Amino acid sequence: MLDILGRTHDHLSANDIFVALHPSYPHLGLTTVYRTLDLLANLDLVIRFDFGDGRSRFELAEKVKGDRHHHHLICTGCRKIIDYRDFHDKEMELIEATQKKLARRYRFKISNHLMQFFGLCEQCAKRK
Amino acid sequence: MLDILGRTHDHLSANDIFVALHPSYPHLGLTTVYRTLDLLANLDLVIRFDFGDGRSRFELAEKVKGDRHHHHLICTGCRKIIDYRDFHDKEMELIEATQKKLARRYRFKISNHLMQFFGLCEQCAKRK
DNA sequence: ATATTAATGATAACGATAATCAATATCGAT
DNA sequence: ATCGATATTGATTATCGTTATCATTAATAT
Repeated sequence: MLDILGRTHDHLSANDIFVALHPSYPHLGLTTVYRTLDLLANLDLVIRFDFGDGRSRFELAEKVKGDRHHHHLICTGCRKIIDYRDFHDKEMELIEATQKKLARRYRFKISNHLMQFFGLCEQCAKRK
Repeated sequence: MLDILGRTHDHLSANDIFVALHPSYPHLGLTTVYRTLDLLANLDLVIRFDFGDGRSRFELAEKVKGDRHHHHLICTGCRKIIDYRDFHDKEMELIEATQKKLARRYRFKISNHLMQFFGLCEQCAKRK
């Protein structure tokens, strides 16, 4: 499972992973896929995302993948997702400052953040 | 519906709204609530949020409510949600710059962004 | 007033995820 | 290795939010 998530740049759903695994593991059940994803997500080895299409999507954690931090740009027309890695420095600066202050002010132990931009890609904007 | 969303600071689900409306509109169906929320969301009068608990939550749009821009701090233990309005200036600066550059670079027509922090509130952190 | 169209809501369908539970595998102690 | 206890697996079923269907009702135009 980690292997599959490591090889792709897509944002796979539980079922996608089940399908991808099926040829090599034909007796693996969907239940176990869900269970294992839960487990891996709790261990912070994979990240669960919600892009608003009613199913969870999974990515290998950046540290595991050796990847740079990124966020998502989502086309609400065709559901295409772009990972962007730009503006990293200023962003990280702000996020960390915000995180620290929010943690103090609201006594939260913050483990995670999410930043997404929604809009229409070129083709979808035209089509509208 | 707009009235109900305008009066509360909570983040109501479709069913919450249905229940809130029921005393005054006993023959209003849940289907119509969903339909109307869809409509209002498309008109940008209400915003649909996903806090990761498997149902959509709705807020009256800030312009409609006359509210300041805010983001959400979510306790993954008890699902409590805190609206925070801090760090507005630096954040808006970054978000707008990012938005502009992303729009240009990826030819996106960006309409929206989402920023959330996840963590554990004081009580849930203790309980863990 | 009547015909056409749109809005409503009850019901059923759908789809993602979670719960159940029997079967199987793993592990620890002897 | 053997036996018993415990944990893992996956088939099946249940759950729950949301959407589709469709007959009924309301609104609108002629």
